[in-house]
Amino acid sequence: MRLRLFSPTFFFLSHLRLIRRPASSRFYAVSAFNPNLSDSEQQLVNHPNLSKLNQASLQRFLNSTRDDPNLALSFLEQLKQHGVSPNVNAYATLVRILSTWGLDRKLDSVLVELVQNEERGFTVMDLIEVIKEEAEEEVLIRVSGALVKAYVSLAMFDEAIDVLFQMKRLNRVPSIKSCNFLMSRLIEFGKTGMVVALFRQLKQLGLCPNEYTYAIVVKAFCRKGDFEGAVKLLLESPTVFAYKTLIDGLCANGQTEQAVVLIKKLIDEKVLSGDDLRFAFSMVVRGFCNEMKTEAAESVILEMERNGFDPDVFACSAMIVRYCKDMNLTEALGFLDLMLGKGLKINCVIVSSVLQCYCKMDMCLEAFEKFKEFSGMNIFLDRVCYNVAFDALGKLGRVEEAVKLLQEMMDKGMVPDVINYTTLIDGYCLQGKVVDALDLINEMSGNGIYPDLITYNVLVSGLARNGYEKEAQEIYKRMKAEGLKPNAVTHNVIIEGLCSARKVEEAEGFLRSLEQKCPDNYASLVKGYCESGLSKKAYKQFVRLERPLSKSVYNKLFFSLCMEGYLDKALDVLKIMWAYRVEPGRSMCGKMIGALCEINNVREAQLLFDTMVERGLIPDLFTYTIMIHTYCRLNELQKADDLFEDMKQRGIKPDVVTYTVLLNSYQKLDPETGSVQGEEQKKRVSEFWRKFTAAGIGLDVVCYTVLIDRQCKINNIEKATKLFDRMIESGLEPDMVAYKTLLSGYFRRGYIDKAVALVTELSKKDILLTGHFGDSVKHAALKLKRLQQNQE
DNA sequence: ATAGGGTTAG
Repeated sequence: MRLRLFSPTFFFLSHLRLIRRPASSRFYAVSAFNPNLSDSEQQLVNHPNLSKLNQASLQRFLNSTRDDPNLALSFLEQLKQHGVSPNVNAYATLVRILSTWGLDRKLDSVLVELVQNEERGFTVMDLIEVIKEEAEEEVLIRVSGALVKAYVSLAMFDEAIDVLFQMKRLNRVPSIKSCNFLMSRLIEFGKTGMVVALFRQLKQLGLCPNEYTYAIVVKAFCRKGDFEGAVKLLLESPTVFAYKTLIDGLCANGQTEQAVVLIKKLIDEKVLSGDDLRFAFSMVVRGFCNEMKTEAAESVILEMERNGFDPDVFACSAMIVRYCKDMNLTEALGFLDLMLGKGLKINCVIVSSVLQCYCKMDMCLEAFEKFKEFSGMNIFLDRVCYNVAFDALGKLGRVEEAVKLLQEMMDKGMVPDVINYTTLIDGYCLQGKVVDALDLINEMSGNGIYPDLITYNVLVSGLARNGYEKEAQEIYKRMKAEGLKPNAVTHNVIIEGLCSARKVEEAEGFLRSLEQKCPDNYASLVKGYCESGLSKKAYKQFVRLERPLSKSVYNKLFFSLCMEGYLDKALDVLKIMWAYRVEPGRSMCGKMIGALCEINNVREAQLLFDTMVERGLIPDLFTYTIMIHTYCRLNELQKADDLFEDMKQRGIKPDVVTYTVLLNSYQKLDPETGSVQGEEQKKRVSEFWRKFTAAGIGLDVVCYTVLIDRQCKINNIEKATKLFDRMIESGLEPDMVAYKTLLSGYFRRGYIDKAVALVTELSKKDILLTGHFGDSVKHAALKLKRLQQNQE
């Protein structure tokens, strides 16, 4: 093949080479014409058998490519493909070419490969030596820096540090940039001690740390928790940059309070202002948020505003994420509005946090609605946001829509990950559509995304819960075959799942078959027994369990026992919890008190109530009201009164129910005579009524009914009628009890025409006269007829 | 600069 030097193609190529090209990925065929080679060499290069190329020719060829780094690279590539290991000189030439062309990224990758290749037949230092002898000073510095970088990116820190010292041996000063890079990565790997040690040796190396160096080392000190060291170092070179790093370090290491003190000082000294100050404030907000000091974070926001800064995206994001984690949706949404009002950009992290908050608060429908709202707001929603939407839809039993949403997500160019698939699989399982769940497993694998431990846990749980025992076992085997190690969750979900599918024996068998059992598995069996309505059996097993136990076991067992009517055992569970210092929580005690009250065991209820108070667990409004109600029912008015005062003193505001319960018992008639009690009672009733109205609580139907009943009983039918009308005027819809109360008042006192009117009114209403309600009205109408007939 | 998603946790 002869060279046609002036052929149009060649001209074009050589012309191109005059232009400094950025590193491109374009592959250059080695067979490109090269004017610097002899014919035989050119042929050698073109010939597939590159191994015949001797080092001298190779070197000559490489030298000839100095104007075309891409050609040099692809030549090297082809050599390697043909099993030829270029020697140190070849590498030196290549590296020099790349370096002078400023192709740093390519240089980096060549060196990474070189460092990884153990068959290279020369040391990395040999390469440095050759470059030192043959290349410009600048190239040497550049290459050594790149070498440090290469080692660092492979986490070979000792080797990287060695390069630095070798440079010193060669009387060269390595670039500060590569040192900074090395130290940054050391921090990422948690090797903060090495950073500090290295920094101390920098001067020995003849290096002059720049402000980045200081910042990095300050960061290292912070990571170590050595804030004193950080401050000491910072004072050597107190730049704003370093201060910002220190503030960041303090905030990221649980020392936000200290950061605040520092910031105040820096404001006074006029070191921090403008954007730097805003940055510092945002850091502090985030710090407090991470430390779960929400109020402190709020006050920093106010402080920011006092300093003339509107809270920015970072501060707002941190607040929203915090509030979402606290499940304080109101405040989270408040900040969201604030951001929207100020035109700050809402990002997908905020969106996913808010959506997730809705889900966690059992408001999946709202979560999905919000998702759609955000979708229409020109905010980029990533797969995390989509995932929360999948989850919400799945929990709403609308997994098909979730799958459609997955398609929408993919249409937008997003690639679903294992979590997306797992969420959808869970959605299918929740609806018992295990076949679809299994299909999805295949589909994801087909897309190169493989189920992980959690995916299998979800699947195996779904299979077990839906009674597919064999299939669950099969998947269990399959995951093990795929090298995934089932964990306690895997076993627990199978045990609990099988139980809730009423396959209790299978669950017991599975537990028995496990080689490695843990106490947790037995706890799951207890929960499983509860699930299948065997709370007595659960209790028996529970007593034998090792402690401590997770709260969920107590919870489940307790509520099952309550539901199945084993109150004594439920109470035992509660007492055991206390004995093991597991906080039963307000709702649990409340439930127990409610259950005891229901069977009129107010003594035991009171004991529990007192224990709650003793343990600092203040009973809620409901519990107080239940207790008061019970005392009223049992005619222990003094006790009811005492509790009423007690709750008010604790700042728990009685509601309309509490007042009604008490009012009802205050105005009770004399149980002996069935008539109105004395003046004293009248006084007490009106006194109580005064308190009631003073509390500014709106009356409800039940309360009106109680009042109407009272008026009927004391023969004040006019007032009863007025109350009834007022109830309707105030927008309340009387229920069956209200009608019945007034009607029976009319009957008893012989107000037949009023009764007729009321029944007529009632019949005009489009209320279906069925069930209890209908019966009683029909009963009233019949009675009415009879009465009218009698009168005639 | 930064934060967020999937299995038991009722």
